[in-house]
Amino acid sequence: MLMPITLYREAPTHPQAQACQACAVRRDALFGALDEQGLHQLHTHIEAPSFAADAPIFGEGRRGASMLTIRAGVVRFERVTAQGERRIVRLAGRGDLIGQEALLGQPYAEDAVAATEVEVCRLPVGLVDELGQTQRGVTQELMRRWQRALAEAQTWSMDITTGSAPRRLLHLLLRLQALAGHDGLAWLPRREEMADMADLRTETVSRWISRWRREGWVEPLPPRHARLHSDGLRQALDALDD
Amino acid sequence: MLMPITLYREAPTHPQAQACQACAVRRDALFGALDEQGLHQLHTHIEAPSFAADAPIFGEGRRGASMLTIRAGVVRFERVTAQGERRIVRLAGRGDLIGQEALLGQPYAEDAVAATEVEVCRLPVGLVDELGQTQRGVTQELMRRWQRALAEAQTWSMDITTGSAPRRLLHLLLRLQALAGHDGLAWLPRREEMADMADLRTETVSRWISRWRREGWVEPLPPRHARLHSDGLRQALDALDD
DNA sequence: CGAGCCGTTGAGGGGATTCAAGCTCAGTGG
DNA sequence: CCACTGAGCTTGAATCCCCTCAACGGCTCG
Repeated sequence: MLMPITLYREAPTHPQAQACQACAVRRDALFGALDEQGLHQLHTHIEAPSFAADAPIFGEGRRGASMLTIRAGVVRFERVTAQGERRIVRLAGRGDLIGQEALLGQPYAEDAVAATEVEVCRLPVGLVDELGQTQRGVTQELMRRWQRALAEAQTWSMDITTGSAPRRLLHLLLRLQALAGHDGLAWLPRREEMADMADLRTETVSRWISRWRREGWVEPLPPRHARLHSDGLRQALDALDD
Repeated sequence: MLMPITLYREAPTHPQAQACQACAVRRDALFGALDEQGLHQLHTHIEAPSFAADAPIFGEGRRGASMLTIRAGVVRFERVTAQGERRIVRLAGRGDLIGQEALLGQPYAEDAVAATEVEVCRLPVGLVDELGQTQRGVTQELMRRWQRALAEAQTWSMDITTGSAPRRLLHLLLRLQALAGHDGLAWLPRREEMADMADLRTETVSRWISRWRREGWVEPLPPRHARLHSDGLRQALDALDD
């Protein structure tokens, strides 16, 4: 379901430029670096599709012609081991740029799946290439995104996949809190999803989440959301002697 | 100990250009994208320092003025948890580009330490910036490096830090084999180092390595090296039912 | 030769997994 | 309206794998 964002239809001249200018995530997104003049180069139509939870956004090994800026929602990157087990290797949220491999003509390195309902902007490779030629800031910003993704991936392997079960899960919850919207309500994945992130079993995840629920640090608010008390969680993290 | 590579001293004109042109890792390295003309822009002196094993190459949080291409050896990236435990989050080898944060004016995201004896080329940020302006391929190659580092980091967290102990260690050994020079002799880290990579204890690492040594898949050749039989290791990996 | 680091091996304990049962809740159809 | 169903979550009991603690041997180096 590809749906141009509303503003596009109403704009009289340089329609996409105005759409992007009015975009809520513009200053967080790749084109935040574009000035007025740069925005006016945006004659190309930019699709703004949305995805239902658990819908695939792009698949590992496929060669794509666009990268995507996340406007809302959370995307999970997953791979499958030789033994058929799923591993979630990273999450991305609002303002993050995903599928950058496309810019290099490389196939996507892993599956990207909508973890929640997700809205994105699809940026054709040709457009980004072109802008990169004229607008110096775009290239710089692109590299900044890559670096952010790299740092995020390394933090993930340091915080979410190592140490004791409670340590991993507390770090995961704090990460989820950081991904929350401005209402402060965090997305709480299924137990199985969290298990595939932290390399644990669903039962183990359930035991710990239940415990923190009893202690008042996690208040599940179905569907799939929760109010997380970061202070308490951080406190629980400090109390661990790993 | 900063030591210009030998060729630099002997070259009559555009000395650095000729040094780089003759460089053994040139086609694997960042400047592999440079053509003859591009190389001749290299008037700047490029340092080619080397580091002893366990010597710090750059430190987390420090703001650097250069990135580095690895000419020989293995570099480990490490961080320390809030509880004071060391975690090794990635390895880099010959041809890899490290410290790219410097190009963005950002502080280094983690400690880079020479795992073996290491030789690098130090590339000043200003030089890379300048080349990026005129030589289109350099920017492209830079982004390719970033993507490679990202893929590597995610593979690391999927292969080396998750699953059972033997699974993690077998993946680690296969990775070490891939980092080996053309003599096929692999660097074999200390047990404690491997433990900090795979999030295990030194005793656990020792037990498994010893076992594979008895089975003939790992032949330690001190100091800190080994002949690894990839086929046998891969076979052992398939035999696991994780 | 003794000190210290590194690697190895054993014995015992603990935390995550495994297996299993029961629960909640939304959706469906009688 | 309510029984039925199935997916997801929770909890318990037993097992297993890795950790912890400990001792010892090989090696390098002062």
